[in-house]
Amino acid sequence: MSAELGGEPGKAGPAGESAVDAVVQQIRNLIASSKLKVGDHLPTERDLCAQFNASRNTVREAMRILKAYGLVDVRPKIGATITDNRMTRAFELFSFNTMEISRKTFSDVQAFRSLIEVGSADLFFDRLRQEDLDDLSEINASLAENHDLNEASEIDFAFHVRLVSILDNHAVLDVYAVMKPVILRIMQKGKTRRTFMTETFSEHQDVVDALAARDRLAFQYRLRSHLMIGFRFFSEEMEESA
Amino acid sequence: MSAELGGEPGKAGPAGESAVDAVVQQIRNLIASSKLKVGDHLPTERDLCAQFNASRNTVREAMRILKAYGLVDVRPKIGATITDNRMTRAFELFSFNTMEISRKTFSDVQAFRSLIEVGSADLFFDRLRQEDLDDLSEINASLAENHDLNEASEIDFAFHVRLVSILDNHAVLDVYAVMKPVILRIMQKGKTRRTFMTETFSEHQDVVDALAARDRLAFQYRLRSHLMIGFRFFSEEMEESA
DNA sequence: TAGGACTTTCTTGGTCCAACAAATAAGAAC
DNA sequence: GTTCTTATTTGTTGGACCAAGAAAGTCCTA
Repeated sequence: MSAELGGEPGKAGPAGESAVDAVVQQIRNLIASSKLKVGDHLPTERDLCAQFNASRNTVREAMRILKAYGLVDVRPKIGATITDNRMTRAFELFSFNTMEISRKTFSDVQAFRSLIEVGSADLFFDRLRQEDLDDLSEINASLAENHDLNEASEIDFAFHVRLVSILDNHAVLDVYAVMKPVILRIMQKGKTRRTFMTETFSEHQDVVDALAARDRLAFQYRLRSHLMIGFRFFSEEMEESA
Repeated sequence: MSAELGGEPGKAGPAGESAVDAVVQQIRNLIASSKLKVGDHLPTERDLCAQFNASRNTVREAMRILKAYGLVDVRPKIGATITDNRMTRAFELFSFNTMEISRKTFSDVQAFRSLIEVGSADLFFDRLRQEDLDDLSEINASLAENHDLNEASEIDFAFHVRLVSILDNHAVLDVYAVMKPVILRIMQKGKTRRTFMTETFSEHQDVVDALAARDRLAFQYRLRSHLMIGFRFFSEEMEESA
């Protein structure tokens, strides 16, 4: 039953594919061919070992990949069950905030926010109420006070969340929640405490004024400018090769 | 979910964090504190074992997670290098088309599309040009011809891509490209060739007509209905298995 | 006897260890 | 400069043990 030590791999798949990748593929096939649905159970790790003739560590690494992709949910003693959290995972990719914000990430995220915030202008004016304006002004007023960078960016973020909350769309708020870490980093880039207290505060106030005046063009122009103003802090970076 | 990814999930998860999650977090901290950039090398697996007091398997499983998220690229003998392939990984996420589309994925994806397509109505009318209408009509006309399911869904998808292309936002087009495999599956769910030729064609035509008439309310209502009409094909799913 | 509470056993994922294979960068030998 | 050797590092394997929880068995009481 055990693999032949030092022997020919034999049934190994196409050259160049790792054993872990092969197991991932085989589990995918298993899911597809067995027509497993969300909530169904996968065989135990040890069963999969026997079924795919792989060691348990290999199966476990494959399972980690599937788990990272949001396709299975594995709990001790319970085993692996099929799930489908791909959409959540996709957004979480942008919440992974270990390294310096890259120019590309800045561009992607801000373009997306621009789509939401600037692109929904007409919805804003449809739903806008006085209390929205009051809240925005109050939050922004706090920005003018003396905070450290982290606090200031949190307030900046809260301002934008309050803004999009006018849209009353939970999906949007969810997206903002998962992207919060990246957005915070973007907000801090190139700024000081004073920048928040002066420039950012002023830009926000201009946006609120445009909202209050129901001046859609001004609202869109000012908000778009506000979102893109940090672009100057990101220098071109070389394309690394694999 | 994603105990290893969420920075501060805030959820009442089990107090005990797994060793693998801990190592993932420590590697993240290492990247952040060392200010590692794309292309830089991580310490070897064995170094990380010593550094974090973890076994090699634990470190390897942690590395698999980081690799799955497109944050590191590890090659034999070379070691792990920092990368940023999050977009690519997102694409692979949605290429995992092994299982039946779940109700949750349908709901997530269509709600998101609704946000983009319905929520940007006012931008559509701002930018709309005659050639946009002509292209949309032409694409939709093709849908009325006799195609197989795959071809029909491709045309359906092309229609919506052409629609959002009016927004002239590359980020949105990128998102649609990434989600294409899932969107195609959603479009095919519960449909036949004839459904595409009749119902889908008709719904599209109604949307185009509303665009041409610059009737924003009709545009939003019809488009939203069109996106959500497939919902009836997804039944509630239960949690446990047989 | 029936039924519930307690105990034991077994299953299963989580972690660790030790070894070897394979790939390849780096140095040695020519 | 080319080729060979060596050393290092990831890839894979099999085995071991633990902790948590489910399942099964046991025992006590009404």
